[in-house]
Amino acid sequence: MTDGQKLLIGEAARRADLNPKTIRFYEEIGLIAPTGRTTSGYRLFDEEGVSRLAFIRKAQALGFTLAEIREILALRDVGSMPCDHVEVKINQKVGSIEERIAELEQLKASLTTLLERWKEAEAASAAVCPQIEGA
Amino acid sequence: MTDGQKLLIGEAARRADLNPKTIRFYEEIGLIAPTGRTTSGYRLFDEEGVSRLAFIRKAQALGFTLAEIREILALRDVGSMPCDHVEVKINQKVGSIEERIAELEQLKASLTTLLERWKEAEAASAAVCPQIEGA
DNA sequence: CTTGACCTTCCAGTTTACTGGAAGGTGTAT
DNA sequence: ATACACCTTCCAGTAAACTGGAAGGTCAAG
Repeated sequence: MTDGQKLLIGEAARRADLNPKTIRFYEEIGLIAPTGRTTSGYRLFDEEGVSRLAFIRKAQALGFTLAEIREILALRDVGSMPCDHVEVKINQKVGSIEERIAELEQLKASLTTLLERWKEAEAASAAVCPQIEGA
Repeated sequence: MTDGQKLLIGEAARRADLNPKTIRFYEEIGLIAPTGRTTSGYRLFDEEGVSRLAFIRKAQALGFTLAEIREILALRDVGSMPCDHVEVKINQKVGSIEERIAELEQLKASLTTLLERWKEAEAASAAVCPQIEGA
């Protein structure tokens, strides 16, 4: 069954840190292309497929929806001709990513400021920890 | 009905760029505290409430789940004593935000690289835009 | 030649985060 | 007084992204 260096769905799932069910689901919605099968119908994945899956996983963790990820992948998939349309799209994506980074920086700053303000208050009056709702 | 400078749900929704329904939903799941009512039962919101709502809106756009936002708000809500527990939590949040920023930078870099690679290819061979699947 | 860990499809259920609609009360404007 | 845009609760439905389970085929090992 060793079909070159292709992986079955379980191994692909392990490498991309996804559930096999999720991979089938991604295929169903066309996020990943049908990848080839063994004669007995088992899906086969190569390194490219696994890295695509891993990319999806990672982008998701960054808060992108599958629809957004689909768009980004589509950009990556446009062979080799960038034409203006694609260039504009990529620049838009980059722009929105930059915005996102800026807002995360802001959020980070607000948390750090919060902590600093507290630390000052603490320095002024030593006190005990009040109740904390279960995190 | 002008109850000081309090707003009805519709106006609060407009200012926080949310649907009134969504605000009621947030109250239902305890993301925002019950905010006071008119004698006739209309919810009232002050600037603090609106900014909390706007914060939720923004954090969501950054890809945080309501569960994560709940945690962040809880940190903000811990009156004035930071105690180690809360400090650790804030530092964890800041850490995960930094990670997220780093990964976004990476994603941005990979898109920029993609574009550059294309531009080089384009320079080498002038060509027409091939088909593009509907974005 | 059977056990066990894979794989397949299909279909239904879950979680998260809303969103819509009905039925009815409120408040100001004409 | 009646229209109109608000507001209320309650309950049901939706979309996105899985996730579980049944029923059954496949393959290497013992």
